[in-house]
Amino acid sequence: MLKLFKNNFGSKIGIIYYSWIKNDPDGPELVFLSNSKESFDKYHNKLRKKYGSIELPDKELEGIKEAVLKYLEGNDSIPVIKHTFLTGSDFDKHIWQVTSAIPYGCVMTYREVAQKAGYPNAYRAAGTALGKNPLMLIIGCHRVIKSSGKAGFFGGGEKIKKLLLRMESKS
DNA sequence: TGCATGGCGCCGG
DNA sequence: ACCGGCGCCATGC
Repeated sequence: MLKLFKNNFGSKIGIIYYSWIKNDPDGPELVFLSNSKESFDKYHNKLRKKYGSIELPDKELEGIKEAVLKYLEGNDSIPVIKHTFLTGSDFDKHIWQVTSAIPYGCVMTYREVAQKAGYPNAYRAAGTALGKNPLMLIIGCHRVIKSSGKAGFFGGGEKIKKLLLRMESKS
């Protein structure tokens, strides 16, 4: 049995749904965040399978709403928020880590991300791994684009990806 | 355990 | 600008 907490709040890119875990004595850690209710449900169903069952009562994680809303105002990256990965292979985590290191306002291609993670030919798999990114905005997969210069897919919607890139490039 | 399938890509024709 | 083949890793059966 895994015990998490969940909550949500409105933003200009839709309702943001998130969950977190209270990992004493290390303190609270963010587990999932997305503007898609569908991905939220999918993810927690996966956890349900993996852990047998989960508890998911409503409870706010202090500071997260402010951090995300401030980011969406522009001019500022989201401060590092403590998080933990309850899903994902080692490969996935490598890709997520490289992606989370892309600075505000910068972009990398899927190929570059794969390269930097140590898998120079796994650009296709890198895309798949980013598709499973549990922490939208915090792991900036919107900053990963195709070599052709096109935005590529985005779990939160391709329009949102473009909006975020535009917003970041203006500061 | 092993094989088939699929996914937010890349390149060449 | 579009398409098919390729390639890699993870997942499911």
